[in-house]
Amino acid sequence: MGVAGATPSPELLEEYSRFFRLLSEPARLQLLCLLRGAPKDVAALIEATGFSQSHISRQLGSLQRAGLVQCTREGVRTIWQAEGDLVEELCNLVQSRLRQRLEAQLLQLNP
Amino acid sequence: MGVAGATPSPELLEEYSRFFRLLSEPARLQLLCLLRGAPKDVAALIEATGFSQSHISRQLGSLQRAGLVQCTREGVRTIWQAEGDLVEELCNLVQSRLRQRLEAQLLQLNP
DNA sequence: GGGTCCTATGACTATAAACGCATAACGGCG
DNA sequence: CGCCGTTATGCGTTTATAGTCATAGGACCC
Repeated sequence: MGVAGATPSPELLEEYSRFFRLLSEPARLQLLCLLRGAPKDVAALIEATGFSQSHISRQLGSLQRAGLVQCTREGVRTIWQAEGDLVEELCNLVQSRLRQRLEAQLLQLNP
Repeated sequence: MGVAGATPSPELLEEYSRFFRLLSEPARLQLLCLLRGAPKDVAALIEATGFSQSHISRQLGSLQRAGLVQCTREGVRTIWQAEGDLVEELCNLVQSRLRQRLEAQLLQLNP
């Protein structure tokens, strides 16, 4: 079996958890979903989410440092877009798990 | 293109983020990794992690409610084990992303 | 029943981070 | 240069939760 069951190093665990923490906030996840597909400027994100400008700016900064979004300056505006589809894949995996669990609970109730 | 680019509902975003929040703590991630493969009792988890018994019990409770671990009573002891390999898949995806980013940064430095 | 071991939980503190307000920094334009 | 529109950031408040200690709840054995 080799080292297949080995526990990752504390540093790697830290990296993983830092990444997952980015996705652990509905606000950031919403921003990622909004930027998936069509790029948007900050005004559109404020309009769509209702969050303050400062909050959105901060969250986009975090996501950018993690390489999940990128921005291009367009005049005085900053246009943001999601980079890659890792988050979508992760969400799809989680969604299938959630569905699976709900179906199991449903079967628990039916005769 | 249909609704492929639609933003998930707030409720679904909440569910996603709740799930990712479980993985956003090194302690819980470590427990999951330790329980991946061989089941263990709480004493072994205390020994391996250095956390207090109460903390481990709480975290295992959270993971159990999410269906990520399950337990079987063995006399007075409780034996825990990871359920499914969703977390492993998620970590593998994230790991490949981390590696990819580091390689890109490396190329940035080389001539 | 009492004693002992193992686990779950209430109470508490400490810390991290979400979120907004005010403002600084910066680019464009007259 | 001064003015204005857009984004970044210092600061304060508030909330969530990690982590511990003490203790309650249970299972086993006498």
